[in-house]
Amino acid sequence: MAITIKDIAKRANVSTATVSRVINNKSEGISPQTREYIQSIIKELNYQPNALARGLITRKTSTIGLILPDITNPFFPDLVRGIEDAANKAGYSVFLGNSDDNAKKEKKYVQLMTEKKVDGIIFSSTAKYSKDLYDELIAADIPVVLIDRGESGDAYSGVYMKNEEGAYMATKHLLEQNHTRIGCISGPPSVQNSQDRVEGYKRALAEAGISVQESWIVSGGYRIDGGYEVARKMLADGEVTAIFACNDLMAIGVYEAAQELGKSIPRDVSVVGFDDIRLISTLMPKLTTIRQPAYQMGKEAAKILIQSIKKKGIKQKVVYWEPELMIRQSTTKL
Amino acid sequence: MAITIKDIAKRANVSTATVSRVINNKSEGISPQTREYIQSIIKELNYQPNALARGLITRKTSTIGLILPDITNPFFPDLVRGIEDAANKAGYSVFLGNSDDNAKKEKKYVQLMTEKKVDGIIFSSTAKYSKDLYDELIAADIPVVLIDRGESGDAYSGVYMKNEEGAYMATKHLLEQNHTRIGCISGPPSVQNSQDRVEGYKRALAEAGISVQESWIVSGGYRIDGGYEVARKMLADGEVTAIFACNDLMAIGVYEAAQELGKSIPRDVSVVGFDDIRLISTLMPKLTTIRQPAYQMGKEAAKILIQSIKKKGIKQKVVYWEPELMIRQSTTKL
DNA sequence: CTGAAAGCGCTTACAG
DNA sequence: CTGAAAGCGCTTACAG
Repeated sequence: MAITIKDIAKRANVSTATVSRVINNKSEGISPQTREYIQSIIKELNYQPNALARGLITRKTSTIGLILPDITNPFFPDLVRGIEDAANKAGYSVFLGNSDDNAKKEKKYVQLMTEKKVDGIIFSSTAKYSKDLYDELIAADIPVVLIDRGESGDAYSGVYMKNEEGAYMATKHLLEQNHTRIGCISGPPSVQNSQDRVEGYKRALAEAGISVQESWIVSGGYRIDGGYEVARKMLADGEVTAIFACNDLMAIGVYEAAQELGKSIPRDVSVVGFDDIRLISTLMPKLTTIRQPAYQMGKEAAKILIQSIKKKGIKQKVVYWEPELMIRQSTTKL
Repeated sequence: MAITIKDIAKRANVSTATVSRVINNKSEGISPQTREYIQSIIKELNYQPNALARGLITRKTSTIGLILPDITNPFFPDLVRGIEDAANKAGYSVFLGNSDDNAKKEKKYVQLMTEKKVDGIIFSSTAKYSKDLYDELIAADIPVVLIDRGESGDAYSGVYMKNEEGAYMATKHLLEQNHTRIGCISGPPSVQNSQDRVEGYKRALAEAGISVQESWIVSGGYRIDGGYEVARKMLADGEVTAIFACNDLMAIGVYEAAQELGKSIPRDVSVVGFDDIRLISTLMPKLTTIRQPAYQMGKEAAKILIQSIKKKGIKQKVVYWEPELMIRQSTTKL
């Protein structure tokens, strides 16, 4: 058996209450001698408090949950790292759950984490029905912060990218290079951030007085092969001189399609991506893209969550991150 | 307040013991009617057991810890996903910790997880001193399984790649293409799997009757820029016609150096990597590499851990995974 | 400055 | 088949 507070108390000839006080640095009302004495025997016996017992009584576990679609999507590792670093620094542990944007899995994780009494949850979900989960959590007094994907508006705390703005910048960059026939490979139609990116694309075109061709906006599902499929058609048609891919993964697909069709980037097609994920630097020519500071966003989300855990009843906080256009080699003047 | 087993008991006019029994599907010794009745009111009140209280008494939390160097290293997300999937399927949650291969952080995570009473830990560490942590854990009756990196031999359960074998295959492939002057960019000298890979490289050369030049073995620290630095020198010297990079990240660095020096892959240099990480497919020409099935390895590690959690006292189990040579476009006959 | 006691929400022998 | 009671390892008023 592990050694407990009772063992310490017995050994030190004090009550468990006193031991508990020194462990928690409570009320100065404790003589320096006993404090030191108890501390010495805590060290001697290498005592480690049982977090379950403590959590049961304090109703705080210093644990947070993180539910995201898929850690394997290269956008997420940096996000997770940011969350983990900030959480750990503040003394919190994090539970990880991959939902695959699947309602059942999300629900299961929420339940699991709730039973394990997490102090709060960071949620990245695209699903419409997830709203019920957020509400449930909040009703149970478990703070939630949404990240990257989620409900627009400020009903919930959240950390997002200015997706519309980023897409606008990407498209405008293309327009400034004299492109007018610009394809847009969007993400899954149901995903909010994809819709926002499409909006930004449209706004840039509209501003430039170019009428939007709905046939130039096609979903590639945020996946490499989706981007590839869509790009193959767009490029074969030759309708378009530039492509804005709503994420980098799909931009990779565009590169593959271009290579297959013997088209050169940027000479034959200019392409802009979105995310600036790690290892995108291996693409040649280097991809011009919209940078999303995943690590920072994760860090911020964790901070907000921990704040609202500590000061109960804090009202929600929403942060929108500024996109940044990283001009590299995949675009050129027409 | 959340609703408790007491509330259920009161409402159902039974004792908490009975409620507990139906929750845990215990001893058939319970009448179908009461069981059903209690279940109905559990559902009605949407009762969720408190895992802290349960864990406190059962000494099982259905939680495992995962400590790895850095989720941001592209080798790990798949590993994590494999672990998470297997764990979740078996009803376990996972705590994530990034150690940066740093002794203090590792120790901190072990302590945190121990206090939170994880049932077991999956550990990926390169550090020599981590051995003490494993022993501590095992002494505290917390099963450990090492993954990818760790103590060689079978003192601990572990899931590893046959690193020596993989490197041997990579090098042999190069030899079969008539290369004899083959550079080796190794990982950090202290990392076991890097040492093993270097051994495999040496064995292949020895077998081919080629004397090993120690000056051709240089560490790139498993990082892109490290691979780049080393490759720049190797390629500038022109001493070498092929490079075996001990991981894909460093192979990326080789590509960058080659491009900068105006050398063509594979015409001027052949290169083989190790890992077959995601997105390596974006490298052009496509990288020939040794495939490491990260997802499967993670899954296996979780299964082994859960097994040893369930059947206490099971003796350790060590699994070595077979490497696979993925021949693509970065190597050619001399 | 310190202790006795109650209680957090469960499970599990032990009775009956 | 079911209940009373003890106990897991802590913390926290309440006394003194």
